[in-house]
Amino acid sequence: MAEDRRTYHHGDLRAALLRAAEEELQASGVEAFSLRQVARRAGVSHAAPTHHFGDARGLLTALAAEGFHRFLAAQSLREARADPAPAAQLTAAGLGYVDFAMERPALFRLMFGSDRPDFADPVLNEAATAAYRHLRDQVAEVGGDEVAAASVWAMAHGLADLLSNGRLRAILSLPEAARQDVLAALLERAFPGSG
Amino acid sequence: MAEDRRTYHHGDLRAALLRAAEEELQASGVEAFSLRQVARRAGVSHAAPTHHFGDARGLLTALAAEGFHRFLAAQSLREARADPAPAAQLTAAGLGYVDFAMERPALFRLMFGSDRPDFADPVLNEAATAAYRHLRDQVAEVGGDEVAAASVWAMAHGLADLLSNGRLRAILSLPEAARQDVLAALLERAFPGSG
DNA sequence: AGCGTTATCTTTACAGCGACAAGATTGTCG
DNA sequence: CGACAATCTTGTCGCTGTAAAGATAACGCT
Repeated sequence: MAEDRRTYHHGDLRAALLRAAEEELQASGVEAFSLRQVARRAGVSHAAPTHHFGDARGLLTALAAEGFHRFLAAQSLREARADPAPAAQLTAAGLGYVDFAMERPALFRLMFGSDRPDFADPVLNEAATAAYRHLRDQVAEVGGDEVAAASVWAMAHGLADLLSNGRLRAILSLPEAARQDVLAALLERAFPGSG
Repeated sequence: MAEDRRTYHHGDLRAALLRAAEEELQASGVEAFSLRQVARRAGVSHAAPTHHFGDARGLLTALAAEGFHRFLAAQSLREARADPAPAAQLTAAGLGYVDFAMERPALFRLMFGSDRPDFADPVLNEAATAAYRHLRDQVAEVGGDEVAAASVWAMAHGLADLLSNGRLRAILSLPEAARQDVLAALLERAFPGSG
């Protein structure tokens, strides 16, 4: 972790801090996240992050924004492997939503269950909004309005949040293939026109 | 807040601390929750909570357990006012789930989105399990299995979590009556046999 | 009633935290 | 080459949670 460094100036401390911050987040969770620990991980003094991110909130804000990009990437990955039909694409996106939450539970919680990032920050706001736009556009493709988008979002989010917290044992205990099928079926219940 | 007290012994400090802790939770959120602040609120020294709750985690654990009781109460309140048919009762419980999250967002987050309570604690575990049993029994009444329970839970939880975080503007901007109708309709999408 | 024991609460102390200010070092641009 | 700005370090402050030791009150037993 603690990158060795011979020069007084780091060179690319901003990126190194983001990496260290994600490690720290994964290791300690949002609630025990420590800025000084991040600095230690990056092999730098405790006050070094100030110039790059202002304060701890600034760092967590940047991290959350990056999280939303990866969030969309996780959905894209699923979409690329799925049938191009709009409904199948929407299902894929939902599965990507769940993938992300289970693979990066701490980051997911930072993005959806924390007050520490500054969601009014333009960069973070844009990243979060882009994620919502993606969902809304996909729902529109299958003929749904904003309320339909809320339906799909709620189901995907509920599954993701509960699963990443280790609840929903009935689903977690399923073998991998069966789990995918069940998740897809549950997600599709929330689609417009399946009520 | 700071209860006046003439005696050295408080008399009912445990209950007073729980009250103060909930105020503090509501005011500051889980992430900025401070044990010393709770003690100040209760008009007592910062180390007084130790004997009653051990540490901060102990206090938050007790608070979360109490939260699960109120959580069930919020659902019961809705159920009592609803049609006694099993499906209507399940819908009512879902609406109570959402009511609770919106009325007590910080407590909701403590219960479902925090690592600070000790969920292995017998008291908290029993309270949380009771809430799950209630859901599972209601789902059984309408002919659903454990996977169906996961479906209903995920939808209710997704709506509750997103709404309590101020997302889902499409639903939040609806007038009260319309919002209730939409929420009921969305919840029922997740019921067994409506796919 | 009186005395010892225990429960409850306060005081004091310590390490870790985030934020700030001041100083040290380095890169940049005139 | 020299001044300036950017970057990083050191030191300090008030806050936090936890632990230990002391003060006070309630309880139980004789």
